[in-house]
Amino acid sequence: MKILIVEDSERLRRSLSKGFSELGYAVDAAEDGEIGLSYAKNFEYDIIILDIMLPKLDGISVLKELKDFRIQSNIIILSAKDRVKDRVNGLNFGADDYLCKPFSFDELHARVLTLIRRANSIQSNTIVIKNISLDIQLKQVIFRNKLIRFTHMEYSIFEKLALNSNKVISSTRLSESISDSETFISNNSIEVHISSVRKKLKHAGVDDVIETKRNFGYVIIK
Amino acid sequence: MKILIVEDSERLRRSLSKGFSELGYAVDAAEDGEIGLSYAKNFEYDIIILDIMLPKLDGISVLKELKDFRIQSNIIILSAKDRVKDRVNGLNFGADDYLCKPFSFDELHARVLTLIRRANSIQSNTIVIKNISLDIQLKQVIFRNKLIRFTHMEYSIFEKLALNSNKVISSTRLSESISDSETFISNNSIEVHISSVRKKLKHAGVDDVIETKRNFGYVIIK
DNA sequence: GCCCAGTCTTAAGATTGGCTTAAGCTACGC
DNA sequence: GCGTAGCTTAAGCCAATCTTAAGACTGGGC
Repeated sequence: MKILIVEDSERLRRSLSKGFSELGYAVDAAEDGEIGLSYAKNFEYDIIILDIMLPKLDGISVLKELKDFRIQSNIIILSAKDRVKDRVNGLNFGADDYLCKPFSFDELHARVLTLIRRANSIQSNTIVIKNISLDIQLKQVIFRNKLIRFTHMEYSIFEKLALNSNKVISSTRLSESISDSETFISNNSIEVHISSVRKKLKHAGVDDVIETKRNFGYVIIK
Repeated sequence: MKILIVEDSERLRRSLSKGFSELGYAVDAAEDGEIGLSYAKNFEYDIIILDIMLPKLDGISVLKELKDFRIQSNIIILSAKDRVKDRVNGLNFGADDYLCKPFSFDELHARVLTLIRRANSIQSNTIVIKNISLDIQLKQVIFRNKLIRFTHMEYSIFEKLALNSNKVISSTRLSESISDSETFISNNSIEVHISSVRKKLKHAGVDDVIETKRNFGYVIIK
């Protein structure tokens, strides 16, 4: 699950990055509108958190461009408390949610989760695939009442495939979706993680969950 | 399903080629207008993605020639954002769709799918032939709620025949439509794949889907 | 600072699966 | 019946993928 934070206040940017990283999200952060826009265009984010007041290119302009570009990501607008106009603007231009500063991290996280649920058409924070249940909030995978201890990367890979069941995801897309844009993850590395996920699933008692589509990628058939 | 990409930027050309290949399309790519034109004239593409700004022979000229030549392929024009004139020109000269750079891959893919649906006169991404349903987006074949596991070549052959039901397709055309122009696939090889497709269909419970027209090719009678 | 545990990456060798080839078989059309 | 086109099976090849293990890295605890 990948988030882009576009926010000029270094303090806030850092604290949001840290917060979401610790929760297990892959996070990129940009300090102005231009950089933010180029990130958004070149990578795929589940959520974009976009401040309105930004140097170089303001939030509303970024939002417009993103919409022209038909970006898939859900967008949450941040703005100073009293600027009602921003709110109206933001939502008019296609933002998916809106939050006034100051806000609590938990509040933001709750909204992020809501949007993620909506984007993936799921009702609760838990999805079930082949009797394996996966909690996208707790980032936990449970099978037959037993927790499967995935590492962070293993979990992220499994989550991506689970949320996109029946769709083949290439190693490249997998690695992009689980890492920030600074980090390069080799195909080989993905293979090793996949191998490890399979081993843990098998050990827990489920086999043949993740299928390999030679030359294309991996898929979980629901 | 076969796509020709005519685009001079190596970066974009590569990334589009890779993207569509990973989705299971047969892809050819050309770096200038002349090469693009000669590919387009010598092979049969479902979709041609054509940049406007090209060395040697610009996109609009290529487009005109293709139309003079009465190419069947659907053509998507790519152009820099502000050049409204291009758009008008492109559509006037018979392009089927138009996309401004920069664009997201998903957006392009969506348009490709739309054109493919239109070209084959189908309403959704799923077509049904003799109770077998075929999803051209997911590249999956389902019969009686069960997924039939075709390899990539098997799927491509079946898809080609299904989209051209009641039309006899020769082995040669089959092999051309499932491979890029670098790759040669022998008749014998096609026969083996056909055999395998039939076997899998039979195993799933449908018989006599693909008929052989001796000396001419194969056909699925709807 | 240093160690330890847990995690991630790299690399090498083993394995697999898909594609092609080839050979023998079938059956169609004359 | 004969000849040829097409079918089927099996073997072999090769690249993609898997597995394992070793080494690098990281963060926490002392």
